[in-house]
Amino acid sequence: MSRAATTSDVFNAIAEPRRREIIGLLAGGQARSVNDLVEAMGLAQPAVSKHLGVLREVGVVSVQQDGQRRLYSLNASELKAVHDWASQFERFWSAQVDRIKERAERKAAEVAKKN
Amino acid sequence: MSRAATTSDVFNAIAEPRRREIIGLLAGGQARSVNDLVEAMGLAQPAVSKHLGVLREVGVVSVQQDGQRRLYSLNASELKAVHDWASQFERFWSAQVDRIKERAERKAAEVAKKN
DNA sequence: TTGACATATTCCCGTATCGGAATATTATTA
DNA sequence: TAATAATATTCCGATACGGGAATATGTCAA
Repeated sequence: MSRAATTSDVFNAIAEPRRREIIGLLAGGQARSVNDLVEAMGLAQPAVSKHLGVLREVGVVSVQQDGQRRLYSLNASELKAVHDWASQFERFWSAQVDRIKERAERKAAEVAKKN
Repeated sequence: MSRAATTSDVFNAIAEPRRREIIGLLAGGQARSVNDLVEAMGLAQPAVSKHLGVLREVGVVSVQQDGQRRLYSLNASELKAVHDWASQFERFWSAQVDRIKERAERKAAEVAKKN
């Protein structure tokens, strides 16, 4: 068996840096034309269109026709799955943060005691 | 240019479902041997070893020798990047949740008014 | 040392990737 | 209708993937 298709799920879709870049560009909330994205990314138009196709297929992005352009906008709710999955591990590093905070407080208390 | 290597960054590493499965199995916090994972996953040993190799390379997992076994444990802090990236879009769906909550409250108020 | 066990590595195959080039499609304007 | 602009699709080459089979490496125990 080979690698899972990029279009199979969100995790595969966002594995590609250029696609994360597109998502970032659309994170402002306003729709952008393909050419707009092409210029912003310095990538050829077909390449951008293909990335948009993948994002469209997994539902991360949606299109809206505007004359002879196509305006793409972010459908961020589709990224919730990724957030939820990652949140599962939040306790690991938040515990670390807590420990650091605790240590800092102890240190501050010691300094206060000295003076 | 070809596809980015799986080992290039965490996003690529977690794109593969089997690797997310491994991460899930190690999320309990205790280290697990390769054979343990092999049995839990129903996948051949070389395949599991290779996935572990990828996760090791990006730092999501670390090894500890234990006799003739190798115990793998999760290094969840490496997943923080994914969480942080996804958090950037949290406002999109939390706004949605707020709207749903608001509507529910309005409805509850109406019902209360009726009775 | 020899044998058994646990794990990693190599090689191979079928498949999918990404980007470039060329072309097709769709929408607008003259 | 013809020409032009915006975008999508197809084909290609180089590359990497994931899994299976076979093999190598490493570790212990007798």
